[in-house]
Amino acid sequence: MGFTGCSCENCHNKMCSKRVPIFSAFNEDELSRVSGLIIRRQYKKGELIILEGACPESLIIINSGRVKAYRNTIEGREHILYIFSEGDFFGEKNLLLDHEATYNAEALEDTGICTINKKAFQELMREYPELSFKVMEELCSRLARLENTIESMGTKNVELRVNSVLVEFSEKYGSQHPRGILVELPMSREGIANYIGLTRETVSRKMSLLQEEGIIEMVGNKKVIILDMERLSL
Amino acid sequence: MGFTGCSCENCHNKMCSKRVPIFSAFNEDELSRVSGLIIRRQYKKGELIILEGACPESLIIINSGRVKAYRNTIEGREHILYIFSEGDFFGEKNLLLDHEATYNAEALEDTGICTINKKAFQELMREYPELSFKVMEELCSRLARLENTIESMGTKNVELRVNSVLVEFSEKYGSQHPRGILVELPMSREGIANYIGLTRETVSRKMSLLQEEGIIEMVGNKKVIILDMERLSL
DNA sequence: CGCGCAGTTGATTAGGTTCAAGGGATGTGG
DNA sequence: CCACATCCCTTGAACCTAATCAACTGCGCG
Repeated sequence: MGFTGCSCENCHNKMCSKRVPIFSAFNEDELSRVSGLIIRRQYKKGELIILEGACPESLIIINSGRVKAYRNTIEGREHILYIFSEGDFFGEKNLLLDHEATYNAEALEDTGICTINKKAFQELMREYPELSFKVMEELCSRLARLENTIESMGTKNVELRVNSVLVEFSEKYGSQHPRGILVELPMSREGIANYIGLTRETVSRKMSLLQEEGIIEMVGNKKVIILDMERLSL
Repeated sequence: MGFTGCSCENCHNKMCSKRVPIFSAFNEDELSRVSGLIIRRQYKKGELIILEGACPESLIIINSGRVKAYRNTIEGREHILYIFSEGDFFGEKNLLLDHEATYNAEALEDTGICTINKKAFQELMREYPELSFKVMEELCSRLARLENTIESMGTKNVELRVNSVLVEFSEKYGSQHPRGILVELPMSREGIANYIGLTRETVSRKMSLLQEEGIIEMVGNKKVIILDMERLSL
């Protein structure tokens, strides 16, 4: 089911908290305590974890798998805001205030999550300021990413947007390859289009162009080799 | 100089921290302590407070005035990310990690700020978890706003973008008026255009259209009366 | 009162969307 | 292991709309 290591419940929980950056400063004892607060849940590919407008009572941390956070626009398209993967958390809007969820969260593949009741998590943050700091760091880095996204969406230059999304994916899903960096695309052309606010046709065309220019090479539909990172991130 | 109340240094500082939402849970004694950590500074309209790429050592809180946070795009345009006003803070990227500032901050009018050394602020957050919580709340609400912005920028419908920016301004800078809501626009057409990723001409045209349709009425160049909020936020 | 800058308006152009059709990849069943 | 079906991706052509370029207007300031 995507889990590594031994199979006892206890271990699972510990591993969950151990893999999570926000708990990285915790020692074994503290982690055990956290484990006690966690409820685990399993979702199948395509299942909805949070529905926009709901008021979940818990912070959700991804144990394994990948989740897309998106909204449906008035035009009926789906706009993807985040792709979360192992170790990421979401539902932060509800952490302190009782806000409604501002996006849908759907499992992109079979996904295991840990939930922590928000009151309990607040208590933890009160006790361990380092935990608050980690959460803040993550929030700030999300802000930074959204700021970048907004800048590139404000940009008229569409090529630039496609390029930057490829660079972004290469940082998150890339691995070394003799001819460059092999990137496992986390979504389809349509997904990418919805992520950067274009249509799938345009994404397709721009990527074909990049291939013609020898900057990337497509490997099937789900992979891309970035041959010339220089020119891509320029 | 834009300050209200008595003129002794002490009072000023207290007022500064009192007006600031993140310190709203502090009592008089705690506020005095905060005041001791604050260094005040004054900027003239048009002056740069933070330069993108700099590493300011402090959190900056606005005491009076307004500040625009923006980046220069590759195309040479200026993209506005935030308009901060009294009580807002910025420089949060540097609060925990030593990140560079990701945007320029420029005073839109004569502006008074308070700066708190980041180490000292961290110490405060460690001692008063409530302070961390307030900061997190603010970060989350910024995330929410950016998510909205991204959604509306992903939208092809340009009218919608102009409409939502007017609604946003009405919430922040609007006041009652016999015929609707009077909004003091915080920036020029060009500013608005740079805020929502359009050109000034397009903003102009769309606003003229809205006026023709009887949804808004322009009062000079810096004010707008929203006559029909229904149709605007639809 | 007149100057200058911001805003408006018009004509043209460019580029992405849309609609439509063809091509590959992936996966299933025989 | 191959054939087939489906889904996604790609490519082409026409259209539409915002950007651009350019001229004009008028508000706001000295």
